[in-house]
Amino acid sequence: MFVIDLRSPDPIFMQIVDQTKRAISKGYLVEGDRMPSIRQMAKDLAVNQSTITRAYRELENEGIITTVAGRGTFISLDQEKINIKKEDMKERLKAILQEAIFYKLTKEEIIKMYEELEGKNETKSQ
Amino acid sequence: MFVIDLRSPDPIFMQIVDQTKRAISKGYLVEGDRMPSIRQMAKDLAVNQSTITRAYRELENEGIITTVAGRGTFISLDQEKINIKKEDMKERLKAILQEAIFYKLTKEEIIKMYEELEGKNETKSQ
Amino acid sequence: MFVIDLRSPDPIFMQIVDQTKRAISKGYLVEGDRMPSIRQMAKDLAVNQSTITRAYRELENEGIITTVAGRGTFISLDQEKINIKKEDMKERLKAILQEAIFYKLTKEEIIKMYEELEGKNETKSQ
Amino acid sequence: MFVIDLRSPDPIFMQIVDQTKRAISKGYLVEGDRMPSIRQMAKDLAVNQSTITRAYRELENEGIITTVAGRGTFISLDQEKINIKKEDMKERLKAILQEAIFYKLTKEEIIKMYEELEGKNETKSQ
DNA sequence: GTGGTCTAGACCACG
DNA sequence: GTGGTCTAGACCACG
Repeated sequence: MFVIDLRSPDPIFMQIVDQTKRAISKGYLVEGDRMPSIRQMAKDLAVNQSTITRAYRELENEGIITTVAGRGTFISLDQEKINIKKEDMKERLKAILQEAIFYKLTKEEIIKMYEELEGKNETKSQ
Repeated sequence: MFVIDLRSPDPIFMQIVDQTKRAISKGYLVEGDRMPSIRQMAKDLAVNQSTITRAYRELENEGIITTVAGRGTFISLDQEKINIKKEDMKERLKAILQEAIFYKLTKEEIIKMYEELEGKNETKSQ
Repeated sequence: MFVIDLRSPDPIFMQIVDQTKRAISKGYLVEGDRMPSIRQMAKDLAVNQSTITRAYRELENEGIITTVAGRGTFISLDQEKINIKKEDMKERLKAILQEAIFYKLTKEEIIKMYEELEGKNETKSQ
Repeated sequence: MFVIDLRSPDPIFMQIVDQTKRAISKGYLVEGDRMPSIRQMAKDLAVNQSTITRAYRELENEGIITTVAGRGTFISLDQEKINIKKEDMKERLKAILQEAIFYKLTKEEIIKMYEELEGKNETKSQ
């Protein structure tokens, strides 16, 4: 389910965060689902355990998971925290839309990109 | 014309790059215009000369300016280089649109953001 | 593998760039190979780290390496970027051939030089 | 006869040197011909007098002109000095041929470039 | 240990 | 006054 790209400029922990969000968008992961243990995921992805710890800490801060000591880590969406991060994302989106305008990318092209990404996420709407 | 935010997570040199692109989008800077000298901008923004040098070098690499040693730095758009960076930007845009979908930001909201940013750039089309 | 000449009119960072290209021509470095770390090369060549950083950034801009923060720097050829630089090189070659004609250097002499340089690179074709 | 490009990365004085050599290759200028006065050329090209002075000093060092005080500046080829510079040029040619090999420019392409440049110089062989 | 950013300051070439 | 190169050194993020 998770695939990391070591050559990517994005830090590994952030790739895990983003893929978790994507899995939720797609409906692959839903509220209450159990995440793999840190140890397990570190083994599966062949990365350092502290990297997974960092990713889970970030997901917890962003209000996407909660960790119950001795029980494990679960998808649990905290709408308040999520809304804070949503504002964050909007700022970053604005910055890149500004760039998109410089590069003369049209509204239509952006919409098409959005719909294609959404299409890939279709499973969630069924 | 250029304003930097030291508290921003974006590196200073990149803020200058982005603001230069924005100034071009807005029509404030056009092909052939002279950029402030490195020393002048360093003084105005109260940052180190090498930081401005880094920004100008990046702008040159991206095909937006050319610099002539001893004479100054000028807006000069190299479409081939710009197209390479456009592809880069599209990748980054895709990643953030993916995130936007997670945060349930609608197409309409994105279009509105685009148009507002474009609106700010209206001066160029008059 | 890398040797710099402090008395050369060519900047140090450019000597590193040229020697990297030469190592690739020779087959000493191939796609995917890891470059020495910035700190290591700085130590080996007894030059400042920022000089190596500058060289690596140039190589990245020219589409010859990619650098992954925290992981290292790797040979990775980006043909599109390389082609842009190839055009650049052809312009510089034309300028010097023009000079060569002034100095009455013959086609035969130039071919001989080419073949000798190519010969030094023979290892790659075996 | 002389045209300078202010946007060129090549220093102006060097453009004048190179164009003088080219004019000789072409047969436009021959031994004994009088060069324009420094003052005149500065006026014609709309550049600083000291820039022309620098160009003429370089041409004199390279054994291509001699200045006779109060008389003017004349084409006068000093073969010994020219041969020294020829070695210099050969070194620079080697460096760029090395690069050409990296960019997979073939012998045939180089010869073609040489012949085209020579063709433009045809007047000299008549 | 890896690369990224930035400062402060020096010296050079061109015009 | 313009940009180009380089050093010495600091602090940061990722793993």
